[in-house]
Amino acid sequence: MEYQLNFSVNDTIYIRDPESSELGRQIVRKAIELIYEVGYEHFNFKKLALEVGTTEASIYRYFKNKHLLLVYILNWYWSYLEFLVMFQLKNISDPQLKLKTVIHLLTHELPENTGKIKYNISYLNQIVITESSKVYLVKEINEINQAQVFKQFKDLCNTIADIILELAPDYQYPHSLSSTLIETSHNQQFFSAHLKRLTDVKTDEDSSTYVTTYLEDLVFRVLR
Amino acid sequence: MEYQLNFSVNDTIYIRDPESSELGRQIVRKAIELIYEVGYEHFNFKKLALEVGTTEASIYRYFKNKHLLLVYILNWYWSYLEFLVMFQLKNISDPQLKLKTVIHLLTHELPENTGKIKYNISYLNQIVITESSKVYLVKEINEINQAQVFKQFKDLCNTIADIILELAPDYQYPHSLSSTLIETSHNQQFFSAHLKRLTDVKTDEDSSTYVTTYLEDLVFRVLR
DNA sequence: TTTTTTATGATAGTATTACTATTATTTAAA
DNA sequence: TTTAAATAATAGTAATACTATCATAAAAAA
Repeated sequence: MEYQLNFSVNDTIYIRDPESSELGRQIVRKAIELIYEVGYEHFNFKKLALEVGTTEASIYRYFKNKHLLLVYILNWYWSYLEFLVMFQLKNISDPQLKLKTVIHLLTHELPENTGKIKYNISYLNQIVITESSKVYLVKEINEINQAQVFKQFKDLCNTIADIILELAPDYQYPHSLSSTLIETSHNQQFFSAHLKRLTDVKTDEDSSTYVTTYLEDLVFRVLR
Repeated sequence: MEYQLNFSVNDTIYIRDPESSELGRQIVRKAIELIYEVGYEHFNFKKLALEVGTTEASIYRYFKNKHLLLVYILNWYWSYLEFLVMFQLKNISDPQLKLKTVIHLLTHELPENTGKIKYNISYLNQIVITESSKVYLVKEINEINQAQVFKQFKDLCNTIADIILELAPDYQYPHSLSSTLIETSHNQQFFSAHLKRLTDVKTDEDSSTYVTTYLEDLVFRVLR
């Protein structure tokens, strides 16, 4: 039995489904490399076309703009992360262990469970840390939210909120704690790598390990 | 006795000190209005010049680019916030009450203590919530950090970390908890206004009040 | 197999953005 | 009252974010 790794991404996000052609897949794959290398602000379709060996016009046939391409990439990531959460949790009954597993996934590079992962997970991880908030911190938030662009993220948030409630059925803020965990996992990873003084990471300490222990400590203090 | 409300902002941030002329002050004042209205991405020096009644070239004599103008605005905000924290805390000895005061400041529009505040505090507040992470989530983070661009933010983070340690001297992550509080205050305010399902805010509940109670609950569970 | 559709490539072009440079004019300081 | 500094006015460049057109290649339908 094989796991379905074509995590569906809402159609309002793309013009032509990039999964439907080799060019489409190359666009997404190279976009991940390029955004990782130059950052979202310096990333554009001209550079991407050069990398892919196609033209700007062809890329515009798949995505309306670079913002929606980033949304597409992040949604793929959130889908895959939720798949991994579901997969790793299915034989765990202890909600405390469930939460630890989730925190580990949130703070480490995602494992490539099968040979089927098309994208560079390590790059994706950095993109999620550095660029993910840029998809929602925009003036057009209400319009793009209506287009169900954040479904994957909300689904993941709900999944984690359910685990929180399993552990602490009376806790009043399961969704806020869940979204706080996700967002804090990103900004603490970013801070402990680039702005160490905003954290308590030791000079030689590994960033992922630090954030894992901080978040575990936080969550279990909150829910004890 | 008067309070010094010219919070100093590092010189590497501007070319000419905007506080040194009426044009400079207008540039900052109108920039705040414009960023509030159109959002950082749609904000540019051409539109700003039109609002101020000057030319693009003149604005470029004050700020190298819009990113550094945003940095300037945010640093003013962080300085003012730290001033308010210090001011409101000076007669409080109970660390628990101190922390509550800080959380209230983080989650509400800042008060205009004196008639001296030059900028629209309500707009500034929204800018901080929506745009502040964009100043550090950039590829150039390490270079701009060396230019001490984040001093004000780090100072505030340290101040809050000290209060955390007063309340819980053995807590291992005072700086991380402090930066988590600041960042979470922004994203939970944003989420409870625009992506409610990522929080547990009630339909008719006030966003600021909700985030205050959530963060107080969180912090005192962590530090009890 | 031929026709038709669809996808891509090649090329060009426009509007906007993010600047830089130059010169004239106004304002303030010496 | 001369000189210096700040600003306005104008122009221009390179890059970005697209849109449009047409030719060609590949795939699907007839």
